[in-house]
Amino acid sequence: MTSLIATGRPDSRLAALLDKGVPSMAIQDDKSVANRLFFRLFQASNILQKQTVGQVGLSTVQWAVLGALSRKGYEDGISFNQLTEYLIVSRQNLDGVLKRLERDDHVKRIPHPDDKRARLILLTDKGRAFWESLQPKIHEFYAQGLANFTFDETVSLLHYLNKFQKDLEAIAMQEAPNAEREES
Amino acid sequence: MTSLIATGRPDSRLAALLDKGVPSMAIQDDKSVANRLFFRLFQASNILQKQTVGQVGLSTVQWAVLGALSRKGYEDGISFNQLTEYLIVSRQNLDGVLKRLERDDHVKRIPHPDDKRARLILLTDKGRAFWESLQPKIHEFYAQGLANFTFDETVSLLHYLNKFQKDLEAIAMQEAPNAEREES
DNA sequence: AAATAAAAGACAATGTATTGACATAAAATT
DNA sequence: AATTTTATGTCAATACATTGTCTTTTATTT
Repeated sequence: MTSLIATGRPDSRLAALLDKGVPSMAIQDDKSVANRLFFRLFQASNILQKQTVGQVGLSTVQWAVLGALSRKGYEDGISFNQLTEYLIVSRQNLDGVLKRLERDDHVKRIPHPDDKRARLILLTDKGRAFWESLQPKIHEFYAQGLANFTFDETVSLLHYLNKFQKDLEAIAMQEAPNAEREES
Repeated sequence: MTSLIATGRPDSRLAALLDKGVPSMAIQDDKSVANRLFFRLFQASNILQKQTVGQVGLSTVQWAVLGALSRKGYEDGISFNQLTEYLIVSRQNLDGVLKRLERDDHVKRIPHPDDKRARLILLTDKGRAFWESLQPKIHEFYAQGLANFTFDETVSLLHYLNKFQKDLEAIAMQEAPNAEREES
């Protein structure tokens, strides 16, 4: 019931699959390819988490937070809210991560000068030095993770991921419309 | 010190970047592209988590577990250990996830007939029915997430992710060799 | 056969991620 | 100006993920 083998698609697509090295037994239809793609992203993310901890010594969130704060132009901090949007993590999640980074004296939160509700997050001197000290490990990690990628292939993968992310992000927008009408 | 602008690379690579729609200001060197790729994977994974919960009503792990158990040929179960390897999650993590799925009566663990240490994991009838009932939502989710992808583009992204995962997985192998010599 | 080592998986502690709830401050409405 | 609504960040409860530890069983070595 759930496996439709033949869907009357032209052979060119099959040929493309075979060109890419996909085992012919695995080829069924669009749904199968989509399922494989989503599952592969799930697996790849799991490996990325494990290897980042193993090779760099940070969780992926911490790596992302420190990387975001160390960017040029953010020496005076970035607002908590902007940071959640940049990293695509919930406020509540970021709060916990920052708590632990503050405990280790790697980041600090200060009141926002223009908005008494808001906070600015920035690296401490210790945090900046720590981040700098990790750079060799991190670049070595990048290099190993892309060992068999040409420059052009890396750019292509990045391009597709950008595109995929945009599509994924757009989904939830559709069910917002009914948030407007409560009563007449 | 951390930003090397010119690296003497031929123009063809720059052209390739511009072809892909990468803003020219962002182009620096291989390290920058690698950093962007890893960060994009981090972001994409975060979005995938959120959207899976929102659209399907399951966490990504639960989606992956139920999907794995519902595969044809696994009606009689899969060993706990095989399942951790397939999903690329730790034994300890899977244990907790299975506990909650057992609590909801979606999966069960039974003793392995050939190995008294091991367990077989399988769907309950309720779990299988539940999974089947989710299929429309899931396929709709796949379709929306790949709304702007042609079939060939989807296959290309899948191909690159496969390749990237393989590179990432290979990293830790290098530091294993010293596990053999304790004493003479 | 006895001792040792290794594999399987369960438990505990901590970090990461989600939702729900709350207090405060800013913006919008009246 | 006073009220209502919205935005920002924090706290609490639960789920997910990692490392370390332990018990039981199997495999290996002697």
